[in-house]
This record gives sequence, C-alpha cells and structure tokens, in this order.
Amino acid sequence: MRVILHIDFNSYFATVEQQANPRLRGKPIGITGGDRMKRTVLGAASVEAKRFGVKTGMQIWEAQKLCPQIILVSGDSDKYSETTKRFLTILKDYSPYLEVFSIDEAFLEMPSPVIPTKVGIYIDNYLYGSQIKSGMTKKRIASSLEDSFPAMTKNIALEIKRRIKSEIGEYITCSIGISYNKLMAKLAGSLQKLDGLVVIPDQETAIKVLDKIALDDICGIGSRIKKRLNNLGIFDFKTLRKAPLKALLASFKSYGQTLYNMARGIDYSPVVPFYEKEEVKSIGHRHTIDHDTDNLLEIKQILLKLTELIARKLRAKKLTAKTIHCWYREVDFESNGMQQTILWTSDGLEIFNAAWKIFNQIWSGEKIRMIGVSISNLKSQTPQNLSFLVEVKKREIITKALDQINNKYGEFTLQRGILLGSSSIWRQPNPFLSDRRFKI
DNA sequence: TCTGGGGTCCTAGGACCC
DNA sequence: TCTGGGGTCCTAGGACCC
Repeated sequence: MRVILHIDFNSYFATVEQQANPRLRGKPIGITGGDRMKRTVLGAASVEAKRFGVKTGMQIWEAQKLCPQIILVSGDSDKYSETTKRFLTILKDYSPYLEVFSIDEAFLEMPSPVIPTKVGIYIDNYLYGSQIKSGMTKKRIASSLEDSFPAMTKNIALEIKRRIKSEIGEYITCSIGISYNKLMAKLAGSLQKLDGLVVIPDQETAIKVLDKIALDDICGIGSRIKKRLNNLGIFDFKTLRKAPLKALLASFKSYGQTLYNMARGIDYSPVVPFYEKEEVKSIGHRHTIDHDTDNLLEIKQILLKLTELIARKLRAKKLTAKTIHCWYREVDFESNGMQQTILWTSDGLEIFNAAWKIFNQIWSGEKIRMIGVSISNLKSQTPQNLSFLVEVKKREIITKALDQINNKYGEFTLQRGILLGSSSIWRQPNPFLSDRRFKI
C-alpha cells in the first residue's frame, strides 16, 4: 500500500509576513499583488482576517468593507520562495519522493517498509517499528508494519510540524493529510484547516468522506465540471458513483475515467520527485488595466513591459523560446488570442514585435481590460550561433548590461524609451529607486 | 465598483512529410 | 488516376490548479 503525505501551509503568504514582522501578528492582514489598484485582489488573508469573512481572491474594496481595519501588505514573492526552500529541505529528510506541487504545497510518499530488522527498520533517519515485539515471526512483523504504517506516518507528520515551527517559525503552520494516494491525501489535508492532521487510511473511509463533501471540494472538479455534472443530475459523489463509466466517457471523454475513479477514491497518479520534474514549459505575464482602454499607446507600453519581463526570466533560466501567445480580455470578459511560432529567441524586443503583430491582427478596436503574453516551446540556450552577426552581437551586449543593472537596482531601472512616462502600474522593489530611470 | 496572475494539461483539426 | 497511414508540428480553445 502506498502512504502519501500532503503538506499544505495555512494562509501561507500571510503567516510568512506575520513571522517576519511581529507587529502584524494577531492582526487581520491581506497580501496584495504589490500595486494597489482598483481591480487588484488579495493574494492571501491571515486567519484573523478570514474570521471577518475575508477570502483569498477577494477584491480589496470588498475585503475592506468586511474588515475595515485590515492591514494591507505588499507581497514579496522572493521571501515566500525562500521560505518554501527551507520547508522543502525539512521534508527531504523523510523521503526522497518529494513532489513540489505549488509554492505552499508538497506531496511526500513514504518508502514502503519491506525489510524488517530486529528492532524495526530505518527509512532514511526515521525508525519504524515501535509495534514490534520480541518473539514475533518475520512474517508477523512485516504485516504489523504494514498495518501500522499509516500510524507511524502520523508520527512523522507531527515531527514535521514541530520542525517547521522550530526551524522556520512558530507562526508557520501547515495542514497535513495522509492517505493511500495523492487525491485522498490532498482531500484529507483540506478537511482540517489550521494545523490539521487527518488520515484517510483506506478506500472504505475515503468513500465515507466523499459522501459527505461537495463535488468541487476535490482537486480536479472546478466550477465548469461541477456544472456539467449537475446538468446530468449528479450533485454528489454518491450519485456520481452510480453513473456508468460509459456515460461518463461519453460526456467527458477521457476525463470521464478520472471522475469515475474519483468517486471511488481511486487515483494512480505518481508522486513526481522534484529532481525528475522537467523545466518550466511556458513563461507568461498578463496585466489587468485598472480601467477599460482602447488607447493603442497605452496597450503598447504594457505589452513592452510584459515582454521585457518575460525575456528577462527567459534569460535568467538560460532558455530560448519559439512560440509567442498574445491575448486580451474584452470588457465583458470574452477573450481573444492567437499564437505564433517564430525563430528561437530570448530577446525582449523580438518577443514584443511578435506579440504586437499578433495583437494588431486580432484586435478590432474594442475596449479591453486585460492583456497578456506567454511564451512556450522552450529549450535551453545553445551557444549563440548567430553571434557572428554584428547586429545580433550588439544587442546581446546591451541586453546583458541591462539585465545586470536591473537585477541589481530593481525592475525597470533601465527601460526602453517608449516606457518612460507610462503609468506606475508596476511596483518598484525599492521605492527610492523609482525616479532613477534612464532613457535608452 | 464584478471577477488578479502564473502556470499545467488535454482535445481536436489542419498542414506537411515519407 | 486523388489515395493509406504514421509521425510531427502548429494553432485554437477549454478546464483545472494555487
């Protein structure tokens, strides 16, 4: 039997901020995206804020209405990834099968205990075997280990919690779910928020749990799938379990099988260790403008910033890209986009040119509220085979210098001339540098 | 005062090559 | 004379996650 832990941090960004700044502790705080615009939403809310009904994803004005004393804190993604690295280091001590699921979530699969020794067995540095008594046959020991494995894992979970508190900070808490597959482990973890620890030991229990929750409480059923299930007369897992596989396949194609399995607590997906995960597959940025606009210059400036950010990330990862996708959202939330394949590049201007071309092809002059660019088809940078061209070489040198300065002094310290004077929609990491702009 | 931002995966159809 | 099938690349769009 597999034993999998799902570790999920509670109000992650908010607790990290409270850990870092004692004055925020015990207070309702909300984490914003940095630029506090009309249309921004909260990236996280502290427990104290949640008591007022404030939720992640809520608009700022809405949160303020529910909780006027809420303290808004600008998010600091570097700080969060730094903390993430630290807790992953702790988790790695318990099993090499560690999958990083998101910035504040991970799966940990315990190696199966199969070779009992005299006192138990060591897996990494953890001793399993407190239940083993003298006089037990080898076979009995093995089966007792098998039986008590989830219970032992519970002890590991408690230890992980203790270590996170002592090594990262007492304000950082997580919920841990333990089960026999990823789906159920994640579900278990979600059942008890705030320092929770829930075990769903077997399929029998899983089905009991499933019968008590809503369809979209499970990872993999969102609002759309839920609606489509409702249209089929399915409102809970009990009914879903009765639906014939054939019918589900007819409605949902291959996803029908997944839904069929979900209702039965079945999930075969493997824990993919971080060292086996492939590199990123796409890099994108989008921006919702705080008003609806059809001003071409404004749109162009935003697109330039977005593409510049993408190109810098690309170069930081030493990648080049081939496919550019540009899309926008109309006032009524209809979106419209197109993608295009170009020659391998990591140059911001080239990405911009492609995106700009696409935009002009698809845009028919209506007002828009959001614009985004994303690049995919990534591969690692090969030694510059075009650098014999003077123009290419020149641009490379300029780009490299730009990156170095921006990395050191903050985003958009140096930027393209057309961006000067554009609205202050992007935050400056360091406010003292906001007036240090050089035209190039 | 309607609804942010960064990702992943899947399907399906068309073009093109051998 | 118009015709099979596999493989790959490309594009559009939908759905999900945190």
